[in-house]
Amino acid sequence: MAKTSTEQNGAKTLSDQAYLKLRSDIIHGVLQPDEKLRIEHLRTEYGVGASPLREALSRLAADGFVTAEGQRGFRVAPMSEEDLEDITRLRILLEKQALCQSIEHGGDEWESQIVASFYQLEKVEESAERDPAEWEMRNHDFHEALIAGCTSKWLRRFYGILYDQHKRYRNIALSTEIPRDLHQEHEELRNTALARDKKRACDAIEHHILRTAEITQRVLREESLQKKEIA
Amino acid sequence: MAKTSTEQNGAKTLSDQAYLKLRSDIIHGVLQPDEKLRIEHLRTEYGVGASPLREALSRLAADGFVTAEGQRGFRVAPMSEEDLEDITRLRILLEKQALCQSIEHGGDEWESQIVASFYQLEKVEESAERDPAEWEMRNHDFHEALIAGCTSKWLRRFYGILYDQHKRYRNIALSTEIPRDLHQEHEELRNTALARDKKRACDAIEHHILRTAEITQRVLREESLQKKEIA
DNA sequence: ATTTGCAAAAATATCGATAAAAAACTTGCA
DNA sequence: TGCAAGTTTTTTATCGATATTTTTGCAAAT
Repeated sequence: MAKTSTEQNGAKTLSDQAYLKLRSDIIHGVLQPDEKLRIEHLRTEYGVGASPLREALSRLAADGFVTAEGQRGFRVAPMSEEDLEDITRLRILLEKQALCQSIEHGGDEWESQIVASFYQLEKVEESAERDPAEWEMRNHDFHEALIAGCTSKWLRRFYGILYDQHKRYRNIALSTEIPRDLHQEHEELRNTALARDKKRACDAIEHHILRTAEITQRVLREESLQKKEIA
Repeated sequence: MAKTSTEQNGAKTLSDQAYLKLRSDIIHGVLQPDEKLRIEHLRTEYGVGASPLREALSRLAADGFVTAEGQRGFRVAPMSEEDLEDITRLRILLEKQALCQSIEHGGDEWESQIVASFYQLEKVEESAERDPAEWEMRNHDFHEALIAGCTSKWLRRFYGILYDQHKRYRNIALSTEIPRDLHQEHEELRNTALARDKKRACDAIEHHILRTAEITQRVLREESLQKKEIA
C-alpha cells in the first residue's frame, strides 16, 4: 500500500524528512551558499519543530553541507573555486579506487546494471526534452552502477558525500544545459569497465570528472565576475 | 581567564560537550560495540537533556561511530575484522595522498613540527612508564604534523574520521601495551618525509599502518575466539 | 563622524512534558 | 505446551515554553 505523502521516501521520522529536504534544497540552490539558517524561520517553512530541525542540521554539518558555530546557529556551507577543485581531486581519487575494486569483484549482476543504466542515461541524453532533473537521476544511477561492485563501505560513504557535493556545484552552475559531449565519455566509461580494463577505465573516469568540473568552474567564474561588476 | 570545568575544551554548547564525551567513550571502549544507547539512560549518565543528546548522536551517526534506525533509537557502531580492514585500506590511500601533498607544499614550519612532534613521541616511547594515553596523544600529533602541509580540507576531514575509527580498534585491542618496534617505523617516516622522498615515505606509511592494523587484528581475533569458547 | 555603552529585540540552545511507536508481558485458547 | 491477541510498560520522537546568548538599535560622548 502507498505511504502517506509525507513519508513516501525512506524517511521514518520528521528529522529524516527535514534532513532530506534541506539537503536537496542546498544541493539545488534553493538555499543559497552562506545563507543564514534561522531555526524559527525554517520551522514555518518546513513545518516541523525545532528539535528535528536541529538534528537534521547537525547531520548536514557533519557531512559538510552546512556550517555550525556554537551559539551562532547554522548557515549553508559556502562555495568557492578552491572547494570545487578540492572536491574534484578527491572524488577522482576515490571513484578511481572504487571503480578498480568493482572491476575486480563485479559479477554478472554488476555488468548488467552498467549496461541497463547506461542505456537509460543514453535515452535521456538523446531525447528531445533533455530534462536536467531526469538526467541527474540517470547520471547518478550510471555512476552508482559502475562502482556497485566496490566492497568498501567507507569508500562508498565518502564517495557518496563527494558526489553530492559535486552535484551542488553542477546544479548551481549548469542548472539548465546538459553538455552534449558528455555522452561519448560515458560510453568510453561503460566500454572500458565491461572490458575490465582498469587502466583505461581510470583514465576515462578522471577525464570525465575533470571535464565536468572544468565546465562548472567556468560558469562559476563568470557568475562571480558578474556579481563583482554589480557591486 | 580559565573557563568553567564543563567547557575547558572548545565545546561552547552542551551538544558539543555531549558529542565529544560520547565520541571519546566510544573510541575508548567505555561504550561497547553494538551497545544500545537509550536516551533516558544517557540523560542521567551525562547530565544533559534529550535534545543535545540527540543532536550529538545524530552527528556521531553521520561520521559512523553510532548507527541510527528510525523509531528504534541509536546504538554504538559494531566492530568487525572486515570493518577494520576496510578502514585500514582507505586510511592508507588517504594518508599517502595527504603525505604526498604535504611533501610538495610543506615549508619550514611543517618540517619543524615533524621534528618536534617526533622528538616528543620518541620521549614517550623510550620512557619507563610508557603511558598509553600519553602515547596516543603524541602519536596523533606526529601523524598530524606529517600531513599538516596538505591543503585539501576534504582529505583532512575524511582522514580525521578514519584515524579516529582506527584508534577505536587500537584502543580496544591493545589498551595497555605499546609495541616496541613501532619506533623505528616512525623514524623512517620522519626521515623520508624530511628528505622529501615521496615514494619511500608512502611505502613507510603504508607499511606502518598495515603493521599496526595486523597487531590489532590478531588481538581482535583472539578476543572473539575467547567469547565463542565461553558461549 | 566614529566610537562606546546600554537597553531592546531576536535568535539560539536547552528543558520538561507529551504523543506515538516498539518491546515486553500477560492472558485466553487450541 | 505453543502461540496468538490484547494490554501494559518502556522508549523514542516531537512539541511548546524558557533561559541564555548574540545581535541590533539608539543615544551620549570623544
